[in-house]
Amino acid sequence: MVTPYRVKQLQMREEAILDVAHVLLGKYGYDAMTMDDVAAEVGIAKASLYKHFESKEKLAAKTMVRLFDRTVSELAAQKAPTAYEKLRDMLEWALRERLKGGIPHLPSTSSTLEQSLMTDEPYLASLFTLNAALSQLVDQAKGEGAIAKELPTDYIVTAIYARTCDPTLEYMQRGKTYSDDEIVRFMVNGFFGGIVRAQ
Amino acid sequence: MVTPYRVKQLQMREEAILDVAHVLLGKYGYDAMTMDDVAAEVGIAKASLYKHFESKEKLAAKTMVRLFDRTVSELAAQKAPTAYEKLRDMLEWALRERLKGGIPHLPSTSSTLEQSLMTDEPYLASLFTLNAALSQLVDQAKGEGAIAKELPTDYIVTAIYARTCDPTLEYMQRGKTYSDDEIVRFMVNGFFGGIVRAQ
DNA sequence: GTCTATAGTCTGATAGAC
DNA sequence: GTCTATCAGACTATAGAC
Repeated sequence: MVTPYRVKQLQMREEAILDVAHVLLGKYGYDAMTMDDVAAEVGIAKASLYKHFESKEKLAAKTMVRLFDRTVSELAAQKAPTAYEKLRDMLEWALRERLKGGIPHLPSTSSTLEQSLMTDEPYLASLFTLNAALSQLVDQAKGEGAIAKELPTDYIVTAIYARTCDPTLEYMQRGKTYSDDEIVRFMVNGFFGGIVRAQ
Repeated sequence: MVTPYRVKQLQMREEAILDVAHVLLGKYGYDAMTMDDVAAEVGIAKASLYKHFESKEKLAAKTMVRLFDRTVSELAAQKAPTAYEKLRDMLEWALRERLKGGIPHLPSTSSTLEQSLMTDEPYLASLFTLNAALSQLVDQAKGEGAIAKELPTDYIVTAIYARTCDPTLEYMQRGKTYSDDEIVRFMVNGFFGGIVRAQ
């Protein structure tokens, strides 16, 4: 018989580590985040950190996997009637997560991380699942006549990911001129409707 | 009488350093670019590098200043009749520069760099000039009725900058599925017209 | 060549589960 | 009381600014 207490403790600690990594990656980015930071913030020794994740890269990869899995769940939970509205709601959700300090969906801030992710199986699998779900929604929205067929689906999917690491978000937030709601509105409307004419 | 030869040599070397920094910053980003890389690529000793630029941050700042100044010149040279078309042409130019390996207009890939730039006077001055020119064009385009008045000018200006560091560009380019012309078209049309309906 | 930062390792002490 | 996980922190190795 196993001791579920120990196991549960370990799981909780792993969650805590991932929570901290999520915040710190969002705040500082991969390169500027140190493993000492993470350990200190969680309140554990660095050696314990390495009991859970064999490297900084694996920790970041796992954090991304959790984000992708959450995003897939979020997509599945969408109640909007059309694919177009689901996409809008999904982007709005992602932007609000980002405003709260979450990590972007693309590891665009670090080419070193990006390279190591490209060989991380769980990461690729999770990304693939999310990609499939998003591509399907975009194609559906095209079928509804809501989205321009001239733009390829893979371009649109990539562009949606890219919105979550769009520095416009931080610049607007830093400016303190606009509320979070306004920022999200500008970005969602700007992305779907463009900047030409009235919305 | 001064010795113009020596001076000219120095200026040429400084230009060469900035050219190399421009390419390497575009290729690897600030954090991943090393001063050893730069010195090696220019073909000079690292110590010589520090004769021209007292720090990596100053080198990056000067590279950005040169980019901003070039962008202002590019704006001034625009022949298009309307402000709206000038903005489109300017974005297209910036994206093509980026595709050729140039640096983005926002230092969004490195928060450490960003912080040091915020205290760099020449950088701020150059940025301010470019900002003023772009803001004026955007307001003009709003006056022409070409751009949605619902979106604040500072949001649009920031969003234009952000297009030049949009990772969508690299992802599309890496995919090899589309030509540079197609990628630029997707991004310019996507930005101005949005992704809704036909272009 | 020097110095700092940081990923990753190792050790001896300690606390708590059983 | 024993044992195992965890702790604090010293330590190594390396990279890179200067």
